[in-house]
Amino acid sequence: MRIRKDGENTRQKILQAACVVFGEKGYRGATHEEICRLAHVNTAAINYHFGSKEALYAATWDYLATQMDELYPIDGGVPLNAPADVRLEGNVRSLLLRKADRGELSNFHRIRMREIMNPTGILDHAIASWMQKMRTYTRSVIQELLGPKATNEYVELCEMSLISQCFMAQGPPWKKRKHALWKFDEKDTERLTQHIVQFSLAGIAEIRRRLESETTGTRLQEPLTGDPHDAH
Amino acid sequence: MRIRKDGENTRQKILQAACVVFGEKGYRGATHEEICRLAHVNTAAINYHFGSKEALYAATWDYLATQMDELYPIDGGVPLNAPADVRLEGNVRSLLLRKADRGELSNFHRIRMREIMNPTGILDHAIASWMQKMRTYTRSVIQELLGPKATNEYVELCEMSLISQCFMAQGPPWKKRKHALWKFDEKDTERLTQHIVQFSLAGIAEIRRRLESETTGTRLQEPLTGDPHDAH
Amino acid sequence: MRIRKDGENTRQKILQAACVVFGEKGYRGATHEEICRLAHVNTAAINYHFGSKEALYAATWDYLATQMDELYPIDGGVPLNAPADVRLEGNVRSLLLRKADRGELSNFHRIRMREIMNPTGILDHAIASWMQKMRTYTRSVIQELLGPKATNEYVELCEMSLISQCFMAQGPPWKKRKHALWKFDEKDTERLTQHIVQFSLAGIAEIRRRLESETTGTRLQEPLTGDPHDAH
Amino acid sequence: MRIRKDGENTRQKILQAACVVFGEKGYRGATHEEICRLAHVNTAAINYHFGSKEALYAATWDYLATQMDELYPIDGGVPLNAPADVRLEGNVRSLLLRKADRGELSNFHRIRMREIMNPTGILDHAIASWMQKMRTYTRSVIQELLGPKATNEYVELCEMSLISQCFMAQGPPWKKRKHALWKFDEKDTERLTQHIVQFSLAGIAEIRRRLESETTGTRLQEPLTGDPHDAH
DNA sequence: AATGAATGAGCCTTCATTCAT
DNA sequence: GATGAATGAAGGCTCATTCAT
Repeated sequence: MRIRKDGENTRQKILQAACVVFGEKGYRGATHEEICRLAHVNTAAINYHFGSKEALYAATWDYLATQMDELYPIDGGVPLNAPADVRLEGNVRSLLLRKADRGELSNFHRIRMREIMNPTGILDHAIASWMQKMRTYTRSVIQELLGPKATNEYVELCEMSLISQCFMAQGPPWKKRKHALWKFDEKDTERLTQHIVQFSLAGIAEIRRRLESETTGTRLQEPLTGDPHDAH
Repeated sequence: MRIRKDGENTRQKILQAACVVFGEKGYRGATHEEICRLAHVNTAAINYHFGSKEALYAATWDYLATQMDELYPIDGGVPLNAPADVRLEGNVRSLLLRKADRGELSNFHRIRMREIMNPTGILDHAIASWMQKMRTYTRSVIQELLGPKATNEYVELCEMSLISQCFMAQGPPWKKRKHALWKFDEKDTERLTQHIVQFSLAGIAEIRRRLESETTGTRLQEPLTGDPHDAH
Repeated sequence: MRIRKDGENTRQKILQAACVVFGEKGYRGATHEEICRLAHVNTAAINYHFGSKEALYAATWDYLATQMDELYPIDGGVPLNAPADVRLEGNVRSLLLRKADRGELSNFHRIRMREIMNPTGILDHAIASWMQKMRTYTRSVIQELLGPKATNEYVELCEMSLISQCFMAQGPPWKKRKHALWKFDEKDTERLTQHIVQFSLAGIAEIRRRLESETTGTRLQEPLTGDPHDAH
Repeated sequence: MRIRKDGENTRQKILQAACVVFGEKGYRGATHEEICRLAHVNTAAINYHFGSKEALYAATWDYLATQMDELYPIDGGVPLNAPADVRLEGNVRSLLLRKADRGELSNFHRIRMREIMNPTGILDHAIASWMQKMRTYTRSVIQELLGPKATNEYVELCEMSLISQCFMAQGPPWKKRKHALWKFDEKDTERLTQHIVQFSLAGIAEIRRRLESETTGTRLQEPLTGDPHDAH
């Protein structure tokens, strides 16, 4: 019989408030007081329920990562036996939808990007293993698109080119985008998906072409000579 | 030999120490004490020479930005009348060399990325105007590569695709790269330059092809139909 | 018996200590450390309970002003329908008793006088409204004593003459009266009351006499009855 | 041969700046930097020329007190053999003119009043001896007005009544008079002089009347009975 | 004689954490 | 289980004073 208090409920309220405050202010900028004020709980509740600010931070990451993977599966819902370019599109769309989420999950990216740019050290392991899972899928798709001759180096380079665009496309995910690189937002997700897929498939195809001509005698690092547009 | 009592010398020492500490710890994480300990000056020296922590931060940005622009000009040394693809390569190389710098200037990116992810507000104006200059150059090159039919939207999408790769290629510039997305480092700069240029020129050419076929009746958002590999 | 953990108690202890320290050292001279040492609480307690030094200062003023008005009502206990000279005596006695208080309330005057001589700006509004209340009462009594012909200017001049004496009579309220103008102290309160009332009633009567002769043709700025230079 | 520096000149500039800053900000509120900025000298000059902030403060007092006594003699220019009421008027006018001065000397009162209300201890001796001189003159006049029967107590009471008015008449001497008690300013000096003299001569006369009737049987502390206006 | 540079002590404030209830 | 109160450590900043020139 619960008359006044409910441990899980309080825990949950703190977690939800922590997403917002950590997302907006970062780990250092967030204070117990602000989180607890937002959660309508006592300031001591964080240490009571989580033991420390660090532990709450780690719990917040898990809380968000779990939801993210459930809500936006990494394959974008495309079956494994679909053609590679369709799987690529599904993957790109999934990554962009994750960034486009305007709810609680939007804080996931803010926290992740901050950790990448300004690591606290607290989430090092969690983020590393989370990324591993994501990258494995993407690389398998790219490997297929590059063909059997692609070494790991080429896969990694193309993966970088693809993932970079998905990470940066919508810029830093805050409303007040003072340093916004581009003005794309959640409404442009489909447009961005198409662009990135088109751009990247062409890029990958070019790399593949070079890879395959390489073995037939053409040098790999073909220098720029004249306007490539003329070549086509 | 002056040991003490040399304003410019002390100022310089503080600036250099500030690069390191702001770069490693961020604005909030940096303390007067740590900066001054590293600079071998008194803790009050920051406020004496710069007036406040904020002013020191702004001075540090200027100090780094000035050096950066001098050392790695945005065009990579390629003259304005060179072909667009060569200018693109120069631009990409310049951006990658900036990130590859392992000296004092490496802190420039750390500070900039942190400001983008976790703005203090102190550098808002400085960073915005700095970025404006950089983007203007890149967009002019892309505009030329996309041809006269490219609207601003297309230019911006391709700019995003290109710049994203340059930003992310070498990952966050810390020695201990726990979150490193890719293992490329400063020794791979030329390799990365070639990859990004090849990949992106192909991507841009593809976007241009679609742009130009659009006017001849083909729909813009041409969906993926069949394996693009078949097309070649 | 509560030794710690009693918010009201701690708050009260801080307030009482603040009266003493602000009273003795002034706003700038008072430090958190000294106040908290006197109150036997932690240095951070001021900001915990009051938010800032300024807020504590304002709270201290309210704390003292409230007690003062309760303990020494401005009319000195004389009913409103008493003759004007009796009301004047009550008013004068009240003002002198306020200054004669040797307890916590003695700090009220120290703080007020300091604010007048060296305003912090923090109490501007509070002191202004507090004085307004006090002056309104005194002026109504003086207005009646001066008669219907007295303009505001005359009322104000006489108010000044009366209040000045009440303010200065006992000198600045410190134990170590290095700058004491007169040696009167709290034991002389009744003696001072009688003197000030006698002196001032005569002064007011003289002003009234001149006021009323003025309307009968005599010029306003009537010099000293018979030019004193001539008289002697 | 003085080429660049002139010890006396620098000293003088500091003194003049110190008057202003000590006058406006008080001892604690004044900083070396502000004073020296106003004097257009180096920050170290205060300690160089005066040894310490305290010594400068004392020197500032002497600098102002000397000028004050020269410019506004305590007797107001009235000869010693003039009638007592005329000497009183001269004394009152002198005191009011001192407060009405709008130049450098206006800081004299600010410093003096602050010392009285909020003593630093630095000027204790200087102020005490300065006041002694002033009071001696005033008391001799009052003694004569009160007649031979006046004891020291009566003289002191009347002196208090008179001096209080002169001290307070123009309120605290700052432009921004947030706590202004009365709105009189330097233009009202003559008007105030007349009022204070009229008011006080009547008050003194009343005290003298009571003094003299006291010896003829009437009790000293004649209580208030009925409206004193009727009595006249 | 004079000064720009430098310093150390001290202040107000913040905040994660602990404590008694 | 939960909380309001309390705390100590640390940070940014001010400023009178000292130092080397």
